[in-house]
Amino acid sequence: MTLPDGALRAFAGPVSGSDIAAAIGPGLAKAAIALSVDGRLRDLATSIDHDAAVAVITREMPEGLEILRHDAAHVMAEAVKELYPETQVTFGPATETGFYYDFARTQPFTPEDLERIEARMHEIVRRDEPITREVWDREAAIAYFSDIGERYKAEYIAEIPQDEEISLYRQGDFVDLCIGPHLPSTGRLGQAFKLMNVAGAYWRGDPKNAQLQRVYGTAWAAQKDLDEYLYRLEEAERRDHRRLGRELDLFHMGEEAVGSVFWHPKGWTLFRIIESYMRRRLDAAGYQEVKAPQLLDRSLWEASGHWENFRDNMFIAESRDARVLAVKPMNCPGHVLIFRNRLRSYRELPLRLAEFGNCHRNEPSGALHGLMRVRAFTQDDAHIFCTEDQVKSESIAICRLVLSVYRDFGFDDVEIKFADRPPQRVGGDAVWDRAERDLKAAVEAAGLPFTYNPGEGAFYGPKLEFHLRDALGRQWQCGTLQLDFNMPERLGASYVGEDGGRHVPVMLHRAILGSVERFIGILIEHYAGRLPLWLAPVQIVVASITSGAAEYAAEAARACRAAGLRTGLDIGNEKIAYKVREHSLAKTPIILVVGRREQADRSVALRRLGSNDQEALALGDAVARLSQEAAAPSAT
RNA sequence: GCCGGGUUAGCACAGUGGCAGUGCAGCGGUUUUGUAAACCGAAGGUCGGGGGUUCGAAUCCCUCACCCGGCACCA
Repeated sequence: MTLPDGALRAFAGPVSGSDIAAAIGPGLAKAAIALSVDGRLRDLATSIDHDAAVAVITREMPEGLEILRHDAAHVMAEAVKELYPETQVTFGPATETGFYYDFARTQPFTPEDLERIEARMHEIVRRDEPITREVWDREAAIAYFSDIGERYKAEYIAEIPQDEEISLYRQGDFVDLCIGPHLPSTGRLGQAFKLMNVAGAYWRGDPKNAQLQRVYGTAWAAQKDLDEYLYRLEEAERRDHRRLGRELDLFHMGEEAVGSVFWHPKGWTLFRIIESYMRRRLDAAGYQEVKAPQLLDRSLWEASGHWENFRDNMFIAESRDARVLAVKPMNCPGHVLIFRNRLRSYRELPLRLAEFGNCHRNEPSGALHGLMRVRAFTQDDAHIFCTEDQVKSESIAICRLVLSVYRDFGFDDVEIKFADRPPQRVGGDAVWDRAERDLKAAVEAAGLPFTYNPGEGAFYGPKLEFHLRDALGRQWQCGTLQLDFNMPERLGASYVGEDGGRHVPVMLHRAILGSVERFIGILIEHYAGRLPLWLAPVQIVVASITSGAAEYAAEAARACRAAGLRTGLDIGNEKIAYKVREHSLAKTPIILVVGRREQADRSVALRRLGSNDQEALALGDAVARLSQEAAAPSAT
């Protein structure tokens, strides 16, 4: 046997994983839960009768944790079958943080049921039932599961390819079809798991099938990992942008406009700061801003392909003269119309048209989620009309701009995915081949690593997706770059080339923030509401200690405002401790406290959010320093 | 859209068939305060909408809307 460190170990005859672990050391024998044989995961009890590269898997290893979680799903299924024998089991895999199992049962599981199931799971772990693998004859397995009323299992076994083994795992009285591997016994699972919630899920993910009840759980190698995970969940809840949006008085959403945002003064201030930052970056990058109509005639959407491919998501309206119009779900057709409004020369290319486009998409009600998924949003959209030769340099410039913008907002960890042709699309395969080739060449030329996201391209072209990672480690798709050989032609865009002939331009669709609304949601959660100074809607509050200092406080606030700082004034008759608390909870980055002392020597006591210290400095110095600090990044 | 759970004052929540409550915020007053909650007072409700059962409904039933968690969707 070859061990991971390259060491060789010889055994007289066939050995099991337990034998190998025991041969290496008693500590490992105890920690072992499974085995990797020539790169494939096996049960510890598997007998190996040939030379192989083996590695002992422990519960702390990623592979081990996955096995443990998969076992938690089986233990849950066993508990459910014991408590509710009429329930049918279906699938129960491990997830990123735990596991789930889909059950078929007429009666819904209640939170109380979940408590009972969890208690029974702990009991099954204490029973420490051996988990054993059995290979069954296909027909016998189908007959067995049919007999005990497990129709989903029987259906599934019948579809397993003929050349594959039908392996079953037995623990106590519970037998489940499973590829494995599994722990040697239920006791090895440990008690660091918890059932989280129950939700509906379609059998095999298809809405046409029956809806099952999916019970989610989380499981970890050790109790402290579970505690940490539960703490992370609480932290995510504290950072929830819907909650912070209300607490910080940024926006609200209501029944009167489901899926749309009512921006309050502070939230809209943030929106405008972001917008003007982007305008500055776009101006510097050679874009020209435009504004296209909200409502556009049906014939345009038919020509663009939206009517055929995107109709379900579009809001339709009618004019008095009975023309059918659609509220724009995308900005591209409008920009093409601006492009082709007059004859264009190759000398104008690349022509970069940008718009903060207000788009409406009729999302299914169940998809809506705060600012993250709305029906009305603002895209920081742009379309670049260029020649095929210019695709590469334009794409590189876009990638650089995207990454630079993300850095300015505090996101350094960005992943790029390449999404190729989707099943439903316009344009022939030859065109798609060319588009995919060019886009890939461009991202490669930009020197950026990427992974694949097959079948996820736009209906008119392949795309690059920019996914950024926030402070909690969650990924969000924001930016996108799409290469489109189809729409310019469909909408009749052309330019006069060097040769005097007409040519169809290539179009690059790109967004950086994606939806400004959603990006704000991500920012709020990333910073837990404590926005950096340049983004904070209220940057400073000047708070007086006594009414005697109110005059001077007002003067200090005026000085800040004159320097362009967004400044509030609090001369109420509360104690200073109360004011500090109020403005700290409101996540104001800077509090300038002024009392008699400060008034006397024209100074301020500067207190930063998150710090308990104050710094005394002259009013003029404070204003100078803060206005420098508050400057937006990349303001060259 | 589907499954499940919710909706009580601006916010957080209690109230399971018999007089709608608590805390915070807001409002009025007192207090003039030195870095994360001073004190007193008065007010605030179509218990999500509609329908039903009942002598009586926030409470039980039906229905619609919206919200939450997933699923599906995210072009």
